[in-house]
This record gives sequence, structure tokens and C-alpha cells, in this order.
Amino acid sequence: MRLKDLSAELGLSPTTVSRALNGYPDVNEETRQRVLEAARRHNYRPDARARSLALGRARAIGHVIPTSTKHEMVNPVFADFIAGAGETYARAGYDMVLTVVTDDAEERHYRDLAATRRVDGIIVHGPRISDPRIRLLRELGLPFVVHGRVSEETGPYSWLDVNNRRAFYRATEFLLDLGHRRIALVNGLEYMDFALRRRQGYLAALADRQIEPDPDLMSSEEMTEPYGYRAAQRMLALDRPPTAFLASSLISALGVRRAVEERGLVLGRDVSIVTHDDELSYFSDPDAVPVFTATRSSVREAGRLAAEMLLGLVEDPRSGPRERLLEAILTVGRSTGPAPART
Amino acid sequence: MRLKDLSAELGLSPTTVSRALNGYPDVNEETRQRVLEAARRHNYRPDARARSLALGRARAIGHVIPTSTKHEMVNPVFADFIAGAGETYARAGYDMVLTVVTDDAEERHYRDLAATRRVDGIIVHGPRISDPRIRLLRELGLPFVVHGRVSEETGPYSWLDVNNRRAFYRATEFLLDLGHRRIALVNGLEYMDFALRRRQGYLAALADRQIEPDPDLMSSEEMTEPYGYRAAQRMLALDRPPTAFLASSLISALGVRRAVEERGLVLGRDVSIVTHDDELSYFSDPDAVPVFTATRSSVREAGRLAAEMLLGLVEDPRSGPRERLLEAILTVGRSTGPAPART
DNA sequence: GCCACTTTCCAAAGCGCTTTGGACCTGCTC
DNA sequence: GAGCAGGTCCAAAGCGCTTTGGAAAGTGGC
Repeated sequence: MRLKDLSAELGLSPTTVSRALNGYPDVNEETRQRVLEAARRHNYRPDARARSLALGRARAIGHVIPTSTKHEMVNPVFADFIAGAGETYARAGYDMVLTVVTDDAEERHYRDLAATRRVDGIIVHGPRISDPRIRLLRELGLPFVVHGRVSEETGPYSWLDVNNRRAFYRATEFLLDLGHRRIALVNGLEYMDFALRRRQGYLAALADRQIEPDPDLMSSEEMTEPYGYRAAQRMLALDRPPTAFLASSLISALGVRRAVEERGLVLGRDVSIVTHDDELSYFSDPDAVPVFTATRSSVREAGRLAAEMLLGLVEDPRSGPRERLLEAILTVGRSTGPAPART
Repeated sequence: MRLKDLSAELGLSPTTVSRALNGYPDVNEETRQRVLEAARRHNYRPDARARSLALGRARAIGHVIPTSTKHEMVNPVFADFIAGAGETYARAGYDMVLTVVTDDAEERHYRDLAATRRVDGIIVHGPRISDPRIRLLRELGLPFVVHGRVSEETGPYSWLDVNNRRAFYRATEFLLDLGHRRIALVNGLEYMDFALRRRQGYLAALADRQIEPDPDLMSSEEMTEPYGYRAAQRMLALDRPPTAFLASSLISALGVRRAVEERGLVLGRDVSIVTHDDELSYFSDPDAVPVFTATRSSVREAGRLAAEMLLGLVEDPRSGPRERLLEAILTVGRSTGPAPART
């Protein structure tokens, strides 16, 4: 059922039917009701491609998920972020166009997206400390919002980020207050901007208490469970092992816990763990006392908000750039306790 | 840079430029080279909407992710499945349009997708034992492939599934061979088709050895880590606790392990765990000996294959229905061992 | 009864592409 | 020199919608 069929059936011109459906005032109210009724009856929806061709807007937002060619991991936070963004799009009547792109093909892909006009805007995932995508997208004139920030970018751009630096500063402070002095950082890949900021927070907190950071207690990798396990295993075998860990994700924190328990140490007594918690839906437990002390920030909520920002930007491109910094909250669980007495 | 601009610059008609770019034979080879060169220079790509309007194909596939209104969890396997499907689409030049829909809005959404012609086909996620979407999509005439199967569906439809029944049959058998008799099933939600099949496999293996299933050893929930923990905790507190667990996902297996270790039991000695492993990228560890004995099947690969099936179906709708059953492989890790001597 | 609005509708153009159905040459055959 | 085939190009129509710029009819004031 196309517009032409519908108008033929109603004995009206396509023009009038279109205007009736789109709420123009120059159509008789009674006619409009007839049109609406017929449209509902036939389950008529305008062809999205024709509509967006005529209107010049795609009513779609692009999400480009980068996968490195080396480790082809898909960061699990994407799932929740996208679920959040999807809620916003659904409400606004936008589509989400997702592409998974290896980094060597990324630039071409952005250019394609712009040239083919498939999307009205883009969410940039996984920003690096220095990220050429910002310049590229600016050049392409496509509205975009970065999930995270780009430390080395000097020009203006829109972003939404968690205050990673402060979160890790506070988490470190929290452990220091508990008497811990050997605090390990099990961080994500540090060319990722969020990981850099987390390390900065950690280092700043140590520095504020005149504690010399120990390179042996700092590791940086892709945040998998096995990585957390191996990093912790190695550190716990040191002559002066850490009494506390700061993990960059719940998943690697699980690995850390495994290493801790395997050594016969008790979590929260012998060793403490604080982790950053993105509140991924399959880990959170609304009922119980949280297992891990964590700096929490819902990545799903971040998705919702980032999408809202972008839609605002799409409607009015000159309203940008927009910035939004979310604060993580520290929730105390059972994975932390006072530092054990020195032996 | 649109087709018209390009053709104007070349002193050719839009027709010729279009045909040159699309590889028609009726254009002089020298002309074609000129066109290609100019297109490359200006980074010209045809407007996707105009193109697909003219061709009658969207060159896009829809993925509809259901979220129940109750527990708004997003299954983490989606991330990997979609990454796999995305690879296929990227290769074939298709877009993936993703929507996250609560179940009460699902039917309307499918109808919309069909009426607005935004996609050429659909991947159905998370099929239930009885799932009205099959009939609906059949009625809408939209090609689709189900990731999983629908037990109560009698008519033909295209699907790709893991042999969940056999996987769990074999896993149970494996544990029985190790001498375990009290084997617990920590399953997913059993209105989901895959979970039903897994239970069937488990029950069949028990029955084949004349072992009466114990309702206390069977639980069914959304596969989160806390759920695995609580279920195992409860079962381990029974008078006759299980000596082995069968978990439906690595994530809930982690919860089971936590409960086991918390009780001071040693994994692989006092208690065994076999889990189904979707080979999610952030859990797998290519290097080490796998921790968990598992029935493995890459959900990412499933995504790749399902997308290929669907594209084939889109190109030639009468080639269907297509079916594909993947076998999980049992890999033995360190989480299983002989049943402890009875006390 | 004429003029100026207002109300209600529509023909046609346009969005940017592809495809159909020639047109125009050139070169060859008979 | 007519007829035909092949090669190369293009005008125009069409995909399904929205929007522009009227047209036709009705309304009220004078």
C-alpha cells in the first residue's frame, strides 16, 4: 500500500493525503480523519527511503564499532551503550545503523557514510588519546558525539564522558584511607583515552600522599577476564605484593579475584579490590549487597544521553558543540577492607 | 558531489556516468576510466537512499533486539553475534539497522519495518518456545532467519542454531562418566527455546543412565553472574548437594564458581563445572588451558553464518527455507574431575 | 454584485539515482 | 549505395514521497 494507492482509494490527491498525515493545517478536519482512518486500516507507513530522499534527512544515526585487526574483541560495554542509545532513537523515530569496522578501513567507512548520506549523525566509540576521526568528521561536516574524550584534541567537539580521572582518584584515595600503600592498577589499553585518564587519577592520588608509583604494580591490556587473572597472578607473586587492586572493568576484576582466591587469600581481608563498574545488565544484582566496591556509572544511561545530545545536534547543528561530564559514584561492597597489618 | 555534478564536469549525461560506474558494457572503456577516475577524485558515492529507491532494495538488514519490559537486560551474546553478522554485511555492502524494542512494542515494530521498507530482511533474535514472530514475518513477506529455533513452530522457516540438546546431552554424559550422580542444571530462562533444548539434553542423558532428575537441582533464570552464584549457593546448602554443575553460560558459571569457592570447595576436585561457552571475545583466552570445561560454539561465527544465509535468502527468496545446525565441541578444562568419593 | 480573504484541494516539480528505449555514428556486406 | 550490425551515448520515465505555487469555491463586507 503506497501513497498513490491510498489516495486513489480515498478519491484524493497524493498531495492532500500526505499533508493530512503530516499534520498540515490546510486540510479539512473531516478529510483528515478519513485519511487517518484509512491509513490505519491499511497499516500504511510512508516508504522511509522515499521520505528521507524528499526531506533530505535520513532519520538514522550511525554507530561505528571499531575492532582492531589484532585483537578482534568487541567491547562488551557496547551492548549496553547501544541498548541505551536505542531507547532514545526509538522514542524519536530514528534508526540506528551499526557497522563493525576494522581500524584499517575506518576512515574510508566514515567517508562513505557521509557521501552516501545514510545517516544524519554519528556516535564515535572508543576514542584514542589522539584520534584522527575528530578532524575527519569535522571535515565531512557530519554531526557527531564522542563517547569519551580525546585528550590531545584541542579544537571543539561534542562529547559525553564519565569523569574517569576523578573516579579513579577517589577510588585510590579510598584505598589509601583504608591503609593500603601497595595499590595495583589493572588498567585497560592505555592508548584509549579513558584508560589514560584513569591512570592519571590513580597517579594523582598517590602523588597527593607522597607515594611513589611502582611500575610493577601497573599493567595495561585489553580488559578480559584472563588478563585480569594473569596480571594479578604476576603481581601477587612479587616480593612485595599489592594489598589492593584497582581494576578497570568488572570483567577483569573477576580475573583478579580468581587469582586472589587461587592463592588462598580472602577478598576484603587479605586483598582489596575496587573496580570500575559500567553497570552492565548481566552483572548487576539489584537485590544483594554489591560484591565489589566500585566506581559506578551506567553505560546504558550514557548511551541514552549521548543519543539525545546527538539528536539535538542534528536538529540544530549550530547549537553545538555540546559537552557532558557524568560523575561515577563510589559504592562500597565487600571486596574492600583495611590493609592487613604489615608482616 | 552528486551524480549530476559529476556528469556535468565530465561533459557526459548522468545516464552514462551511472552506467560506467555500474559496470555496464555499453560504455567506451576510455570513457569509463575517465568516469572512474573523476569519481575517485571527488570521492563520489551514490546517495544510498536514492539508489535504493530506484533499485527497490534497501541493502540493509534489520536486527531487532528484544528487551523484556520486566528485566531490561541485554543479552551479552548479542554483541558478539552482531559483530559476526556485521562482518558479513560489510563484505557484502549491506547496512545493519539495529533496534532495541520492548516486547510489548515488538509486533508493531516488525510491521513498521516491513511497511517502510527500510530493510530487505530480518534476523530474529531470542526465539521463544512458541514465537508469534514467525507467523508475523511470514505474513509480512519479509525474508528472515531465526538465530535459534522455535520448538512449537510446525511450518517451515529459516534458522541457524547450535545443537543445544546434543551439547548438553554430551556434557551431562561427560560428568556421568566421571562418576557424578548429583548433577545440577543452572539454566537460562526456560521459555527461551535454547534453554528448553538444553534441559531436554540434560534430562535425556540422565534418563539414559536411569537417574531420576531432582527438581532441587534444576534452576532457570536470566543468566547473570549473581544468579549463578545464588543458585549454586542454594544447591550447595542442600543435604545432598550436587557434585557437579552444568551452567548455561560462562557468566553464570562464574557465579557458580564463586559460590563453590566461597564454601571452601576446590573446583575440579570437590565440585565440577561444565558450562556452555559462546566464546565471547572478552572471556576467551587463546593462550592458556581453558579454565572451564565447556561445550563451545562461537556465537560470532554464528552471526557471520546467519547473515550469509539471510543475504542468500534476500537475493533469491525462493531458495529458502534454509536450515543450519552447528555442533558445539566439548573442550575439557580444569573445572572438572572425577566425582569425589561418597561420604 | 464586486472585491478581498479564507478554506480546501491539487498539478507539477524535485529529491538523486537507475533503466528503458531509442538516436546517432561508423564500418561492413552485398 | 542501401541495409544492417555494433558501439556509444542520452532523454525521459520512474522509484515514492514532500513541497511549492496556484486554482477553485466559499465567505463576508461594502
